[in-house]
Amino acid sequence: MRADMSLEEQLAYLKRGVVDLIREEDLRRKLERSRETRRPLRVKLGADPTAPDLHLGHTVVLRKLRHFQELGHTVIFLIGDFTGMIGDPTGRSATRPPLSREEIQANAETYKQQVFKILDPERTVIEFNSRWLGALRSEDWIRLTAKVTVAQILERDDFQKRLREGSPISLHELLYPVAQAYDSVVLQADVELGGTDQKFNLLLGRDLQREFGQEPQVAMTVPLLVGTDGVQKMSKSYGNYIGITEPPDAIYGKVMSISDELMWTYYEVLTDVPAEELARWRAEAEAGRVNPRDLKAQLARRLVAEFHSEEAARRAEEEFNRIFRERGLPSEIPVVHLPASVGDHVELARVLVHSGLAPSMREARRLIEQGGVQVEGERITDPRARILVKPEFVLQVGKRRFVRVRSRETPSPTST
RNA sequence: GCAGGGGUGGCAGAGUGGCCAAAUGCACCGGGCUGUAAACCCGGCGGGCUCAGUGCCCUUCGGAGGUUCGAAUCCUUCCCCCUGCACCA
Repeated sequence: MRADMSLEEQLAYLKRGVVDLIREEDLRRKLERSRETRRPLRVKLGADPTAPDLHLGHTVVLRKLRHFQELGHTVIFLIGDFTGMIGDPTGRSATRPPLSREEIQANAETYKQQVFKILDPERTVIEFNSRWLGALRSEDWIRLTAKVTVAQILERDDFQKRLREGSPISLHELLYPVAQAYDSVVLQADVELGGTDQKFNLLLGRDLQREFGQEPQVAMTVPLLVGTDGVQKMSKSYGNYIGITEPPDAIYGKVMSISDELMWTYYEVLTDVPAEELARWRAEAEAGRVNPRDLKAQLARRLVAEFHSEEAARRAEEEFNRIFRERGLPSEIPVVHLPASVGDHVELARVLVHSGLAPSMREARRLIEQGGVQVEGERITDPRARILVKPEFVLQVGKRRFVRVRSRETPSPTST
């Protein structure tokens, strides 16, 4: 816990890696008052109920929340089960069917499990906005929406853009920011966090709180993490994400595949390595005294350790080095059995399809032709090659996909 | 309701009678270079069969019919999407 920090130290600590802080003065005042009255601040984060699979991108904001907790404040983790029906307007979103109570419960459980890898459960309150939003009657909605003007809503970049290019905007989408802002009113939030894409919504929360005679919340945004592709924001739908529940090997490998440039960003927002330290490393790397690869390996190790364990991180590193540095075989290779009907020779392409290494014969032949296939470490390039059926042999496709093939007649000695 | 625009491969987006399994870009897959970096370069990217310097067949361009030797492209019809207009009683 860092309650011993001075006010300014606290402020600096909270500001690290933050993009927008509106307004810093407000935050200072709130921190000050909180200290005097010994009342923790209520720090809100809204979460989409439909995607409870957290990736590193989500952890950026979660880590910031933890910083607040370390200073003794309370986090309100709000599951937007009502607003989820609307979906934060992005243009391609449509109204989603409401989730059933069971689904919401299940998702909430998943959230807890994942979120508490970072957050302190003792200082976290979980809420669902259907509790109050679902209870609003039509009249209530009218009264609520009367407090916000169309001009205010249309300020939002996304709406501006769509208006300009003549894309559709559904009426209900306009309600999303209002509903989110109202959450802050109900929860009496002192601070609301979000990605930079949330800036507008967070600011509307301030306006609405004022309308309701409350002190406006502090809006704090953190950068959207760039995905492993180094271009787009990390997102499951772009397939450029690193999930925090992924196996150690996967996390380690994906981190190793990011560009050196991106590595610095990751260090900054995903670790607590001090800024000065980072600057030093960077200088060393640029001067050629340190291999960036080694720094990346350290980052990979840290991240695996955070979501799994030190031990898992160590093993992931060993495995990674074994396969890619020493060009060896992974320690565990999935086993596939050949049907008993095969003769003493089989078409290689067929084995690839059978073992799931290729989706179709055409694709399998393509892979072979392009030199992507190895049998027992030997590259085969004849697309119609037939191979001798040994009791057991290892197939490799590309750099990282392995399968151990066994023929039926010789059951695995280790199988039970 | 009226007027106009549109529905094409994972996405974006060409194509408007045969050369279209369908340009191009992105994504993705294999190879090269490496640090499994990134960037870059090369190849590929519906499926089955065949055989290799080839080729055959099947299923694809919102749905269903039709015209034609031949359709993503023309006609009919249906479905869906988008934009604009609507009022001064």
